[in-house]
Amino acid sequence: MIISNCINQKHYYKALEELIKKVKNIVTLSAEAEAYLYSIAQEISVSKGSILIREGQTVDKIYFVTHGCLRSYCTDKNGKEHTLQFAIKNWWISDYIAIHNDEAATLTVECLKDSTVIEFNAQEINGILYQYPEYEPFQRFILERHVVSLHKRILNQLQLTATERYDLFLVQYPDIEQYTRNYHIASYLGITQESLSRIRVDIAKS
Amino acid sequence: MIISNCINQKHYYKALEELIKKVKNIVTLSAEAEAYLYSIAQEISVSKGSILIREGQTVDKIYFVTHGCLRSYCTDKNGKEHTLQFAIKNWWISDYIAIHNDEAATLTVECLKDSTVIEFNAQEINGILYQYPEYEPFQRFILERHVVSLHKRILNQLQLTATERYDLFLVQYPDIEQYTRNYHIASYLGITQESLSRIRVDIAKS
DNA sequence: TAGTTTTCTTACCATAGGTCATTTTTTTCC
DNA sequence: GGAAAAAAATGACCTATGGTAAGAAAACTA
Repeated sequence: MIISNCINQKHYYKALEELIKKVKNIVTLSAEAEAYLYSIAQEISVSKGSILIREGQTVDKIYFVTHGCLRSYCTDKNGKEHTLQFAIKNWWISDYIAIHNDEAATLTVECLKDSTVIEFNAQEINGILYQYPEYEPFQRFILERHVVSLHKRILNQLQLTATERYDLFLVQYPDIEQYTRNYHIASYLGITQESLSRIRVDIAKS
Repeated sequence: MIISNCINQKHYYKALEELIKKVKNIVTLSAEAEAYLYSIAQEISVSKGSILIREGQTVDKIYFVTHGCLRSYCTDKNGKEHTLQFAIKNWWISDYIAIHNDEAATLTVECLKDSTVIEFNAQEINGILYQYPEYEPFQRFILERHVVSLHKRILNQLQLTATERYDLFLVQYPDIEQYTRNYHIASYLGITQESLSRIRVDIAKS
């Protein structure tokens, strides 16, 4: 494993090192497995507005956000966007529907502010799972956590009003409003940006 | 492994055998791992109306439905129920939020028609993953599929009208209306039973 | 099978949130 | 720094869905 002196590379090394530390909190990693992880990971600086995954195209990348903020969304038949996920530091993001079903992307993954992500190839992630099964429990942990957060999101959507969902959103993503447009948040909450604007007025009043 | 002559047990053996066949479609299972699976699985006949997991109580069971229909739901502060999941043949159901976070159940799992399920203890499932890591890819497959179905559900909730969601529901669960009350379906779709009733009238008209 | 309970339907009115058009504010970028 | 573009706020009006209540139908259960 060669660590160059280039600043970008150093940064990469550090971000990935942190991720590997997280992996090691969950599983015991052999030196080979760790080296493999280093070999397949690639740090990327992504500037605001970049599209990492585009609807309709082939997907084979999974991103781990080390800094910044991305979001995934789909576009409906009327051209309206619906945000599935915001990914901030330490979150994974991709189009899992497309990857799991081996289909073209139905989601777009967009960068909301200049960010740094670690890019993995989905097949290479499968490769580590295949070659170094000791990695499996980490992947399982990530997936379980993801399922739990999706369950909570669905339950919130079913039982809370738009205002309650927004309040909760602010708690869950305290700093995100700096990076997002109102319509990003509205489309995550399942309301229009006009409604969100009115909700904010009501909150300010009280 | 002893197979008794008791009808119930025979039935159990067959249902579990089918599940193990599914496992083997994904992973190669050693004889020991298979035996362990047999040893921790327990077939249960559940009659309509039974509660398998109750809100507020400790959860350590995960159920695989081999026949029948269950649902999981939470109850909000106004006493209104919100259905998180219907589980029909070949689906897993539990309170994953509680299990993952090691908390008391926030969900109730209820049996909607006389059913047969294979009951697993969450710790014993962890046991098989720990002792027989060859089982991991199966668990991962289940989790990935679950994530994908939750992503789709959220996107549907964000972009479809109540009528469209109901139409889709009928496609996804074609026979379920035999087992469920209208308010079960309504609370899954995020509408009131009265609204669902009106939607059905509209559909019948057209 | 009759009686009881639960569920479903329907009519009426209420309301959260949507739509559209316009103005104001903020951001972008030369 | 200032013009142009994008986003946010606002207001008037609209619609999908909710709430309530009562009667009809269906499902239990004794």
